[in-house]
Amino acid sequence: MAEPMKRLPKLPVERALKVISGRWKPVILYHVFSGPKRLSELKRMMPEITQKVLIHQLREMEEHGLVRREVFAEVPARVEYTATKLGLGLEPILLALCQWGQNHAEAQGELDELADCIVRPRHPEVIAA
Amino acid sequence: MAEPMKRLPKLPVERALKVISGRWKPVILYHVFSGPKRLSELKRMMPEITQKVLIHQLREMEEHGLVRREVFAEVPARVEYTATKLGLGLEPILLALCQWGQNHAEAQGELDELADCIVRPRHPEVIAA
DNA sequence: CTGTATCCGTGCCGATACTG
DNA sequence: CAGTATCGGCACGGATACAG
Repeated sequence: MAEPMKRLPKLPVERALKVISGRWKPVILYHVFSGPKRLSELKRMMPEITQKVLIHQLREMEEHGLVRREVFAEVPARVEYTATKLGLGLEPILLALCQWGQNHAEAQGELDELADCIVRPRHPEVIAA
Repeated sequence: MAEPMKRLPKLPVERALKVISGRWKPVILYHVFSGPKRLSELKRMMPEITQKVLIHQLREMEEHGLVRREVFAEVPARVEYTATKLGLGLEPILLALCQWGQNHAEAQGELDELADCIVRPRHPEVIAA
């Protein structure tokens, strides 16, 4: 029973934020940007996420046109999630957010040890040119 | 009793998102970007928001270093909220989000009448150059 | 492997009333 | 004018068990 399709906010900024904020969406997007991924792959890439939640986030992103879900008639069946054009348009923005986040962590979180995580550039690089 | 100071996420993207997502934060930022604002001014600019919530959001943004709160010893006392350098660094990003949001609305929300709202450019302008 | 169904804690945020 | 206190709804997301 498909839910009533929650309306997105009218204001563009809020709309965009609504669409990309979800506990795991940025990370999922990050992985999907590098090519089509199977559910099990994504699950393996994010050990901490629950399958239910992973699927739920994927469903929302699909509904919002960020990713495309494709089922291949094989045995056993294979399902791939791919970033759409619209979704790819978020890549530079997410990168910018990432850089700002690092910047912010250095400025604010004094001794805030940054996570040794994937979703950030190797070398900080100068942000404010 | 100051709350335990919730730790921000370790991943830069999530950190950034956490900091800017809040029902009214983008709008507040938008207004504050155009210069220092008093509480009552902000309240007037956003009739829909509750005072309690407005203050709460401002408090968080202050704690996260996005805005600075200044009290002037006058009679009656005056309080101004100003965007910090860190906060100003978000302006281009929010603009990008806004543009992406419009783009998204056109692509997705077919007949989604865009709000006749402040937080978006007058003329769409070409996004994908 | 890919999904669904259920239960439930927690945080956000709105409404309302009150204070210096 | 600027701010606090309290209450309550509701969406989000985590745990777990089950199914095609």
